Order: sequence, then C-alpha cells, then structure tokens
Amino acid sequence: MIQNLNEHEREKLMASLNKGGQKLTPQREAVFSVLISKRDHPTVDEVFQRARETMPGMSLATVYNCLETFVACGLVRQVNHEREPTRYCPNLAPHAHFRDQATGRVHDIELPPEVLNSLRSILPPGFNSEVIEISFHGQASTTEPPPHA
Amino acid sequence: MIQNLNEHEREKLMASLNKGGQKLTPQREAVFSVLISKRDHPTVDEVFQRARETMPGMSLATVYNCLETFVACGLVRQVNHEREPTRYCPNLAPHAHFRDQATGRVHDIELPPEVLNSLRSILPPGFNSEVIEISFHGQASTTEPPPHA
DNA sequence: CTAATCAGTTGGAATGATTCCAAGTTGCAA
DNA sequence: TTGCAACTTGGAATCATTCCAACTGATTAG
Ligand SMILES: [Mn+2]
Ligand SMILES: [Mn+2]
Ligand SMILES: [Zn+2]
Ligand SMILES: [Zn+2]
Repeated sequence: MIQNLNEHEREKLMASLNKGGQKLTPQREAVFSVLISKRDHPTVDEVFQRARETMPGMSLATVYNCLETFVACGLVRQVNHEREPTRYCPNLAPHAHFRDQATGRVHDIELPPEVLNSLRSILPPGFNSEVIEISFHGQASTTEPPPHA
Repeated sequence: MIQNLNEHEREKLMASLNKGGQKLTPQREAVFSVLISKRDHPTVDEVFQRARETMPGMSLATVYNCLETFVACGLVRQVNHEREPTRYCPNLAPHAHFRDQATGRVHDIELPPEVLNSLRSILPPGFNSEVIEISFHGQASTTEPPPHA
C-alpha cells in the first residue's frame, strides 16, 4: 500500500525540484512516494509496478525519467551491484550497502564519520573524490528488518 | 605490445586453472597475458582488441568465457562502475578503485589492513560479508601513472 | 479569450553489453 | 581408431536502458 506524501515530504520534494528548475508532477509525486514508503532499494521495474497501483496509466519511460530527475536533484541515490538492474535509495545519510546473496535484498549500513574519514585518507595526493561507494556482499543471517541507518 | 607469459606467471595460471578443474589453452594464455601486461582495468572489448593482436582468430565469446573462468578461479577481479561495461583487474591485493571522471580510467588505490578492518567493523551482528567493493569517483589531477597498489 | 510555447509524458523502436546456443575443434583415454 | 569432455566460435537472443516522435496540459503573449 502506497501512502500519499505528507506535508513535509511534499514540501521537500517540491523545493528540491524547483531548485533544479523542475516541476512537481503527479507522476513524480507517485514515484517519490513509492521510494519513501518502503525503503527497500527497489529496481526500476519494482518502482514501476508499485507506482501503477496508484496511477495505472504511468509508463515505464516516465519512471526512468522521474528517477533520473530525482538523482539529478539529489533526492535519491542510484545503487548498482555488478551489472544487475539499477536500484534506488532515498536515504541521503552517508551509508554503505549490503547485498544479501541469498535474497538479493539490499540493506543500508550506517557509515560513521570516522570510518568515512579513514577511507578518504587512503587517497594519494592528487585524487579528489566526490563520491564514495561501499558495498558488501555476503550472508545476512538475520531475518529481521535491516538496521535503519 | 603483448608479452608472452614468463615461467612464473605461466605456472601460476596453470596451477589456478587446474585447481578449478580447467585446462590451460592458448586462448586463455593470450587473454591472461593481456591482463597482466597492462594493468589498466580494460573492458571486455579492450581485452578482445588486444588479444587479437596476438591471436587474430579469437572470438569475443571466448574472451567472455576466459574472463569468467579467471574470475571463478580467483585469478582476476571484476570491476563495475554503475552500468558501464565490466572491467577486469589482475591485482589480487586488497585495494579500492578510483574512477577518473574526466578520462574514465580506473586506478588502484591501496587499502591498508587497518582501514579494511574499520570498514568491516561497521557491519552489525548477523551480517557476514565475503566481498567488499570500494570505489571512488572524482578528479585525478595528476597526469602521472597511477600509484602501483 | 485564442495561440504559441514549453516541460513533461507516453509507447514503441533502437541500443549495446552480455548470455545463450548449436556446430565445430582439440587433446586425451578406452 | 573411436569416444569423450572440455573448449572455441559465430551468430542469435536477451533485456535493462536510452532514444524518439507524437501527444498532453499548463502557462504566457497577444
Ligand atoms: Mn498509454
Ligand atoms: Mn572464426
Ligand atoms: Zn541505501
Ligand atoms: Zn584494480
């Protein structure tokens, strides 16, 4: 079940879109709502399926367009593992990803600032990094929901 | 210019292949030679082009097959960045990757054990990781060859 | 109140890395 | 020899993603 955006979320979405010179549309609202109502790193097709429950006429092309816009506006992150279909993550805090090899599910792993700094410190002079991606792959023995990073 | 494998490299290749129940073939030798003679993280097509200089009849399918075999035998690592074509890396030491946004080139960044450990430490109980991928993306201001990690 | 404009949406075609497959090769074993 | 099993090869199939041209809807200019 996909909720509508609440006042705060709606404002944030519109503000970020406007800052990038883009408009708030019903499709963008539906796609964004899909992402924040279940933060499970869905693929484009999963977003598409879920968004259609709310807005049956929406096209796959639009889902691609919306997600691209959100990434450009800094509202969501793209998450890739090898060459699997791209997933999307609305968690903007610094975090790593853990992919469960049994289920394929992706979990957020909180990334403390000191660990992030120790990582940055391995870059030799002359290498200036804007993005750092960290991903783990292995077995998650818990069936519990992922720690909310 | 692609060198032949020296005695040591040949032995290591054959040993790793045999351990996985696989044979040393001329094609595998050519592909492996491509990887170690220029450790620049080539794409499959780049490997293909270079291997053809030595062995003009080799097919692209064979390059895919060889690389898959090498990964299975632990002789090389796959390197992916978003959904770009897969690259291959013969550096088996723990290291991160830096992708230069200007050139697309990938550099090895040495990963000290203490940094690796601090990374492992962020995993909550129940998460057992076998593989950790770390990749930076940004500007490399040096034109110099990459630090040999 | 029209008309032009412009961003956004849509369905379907095109793209391109990778995988699949069926038909040869090759080296070794019975 | 013959048979087998692994390997190679060219081309077809796959499929996530991108591209494109037509359509929609809101806003603006006359
Ligand atoms: Mn339609
Ligand atoms: Mn041929
Ligand atoms: Zn995430
Ligand atoms: Zn490497």
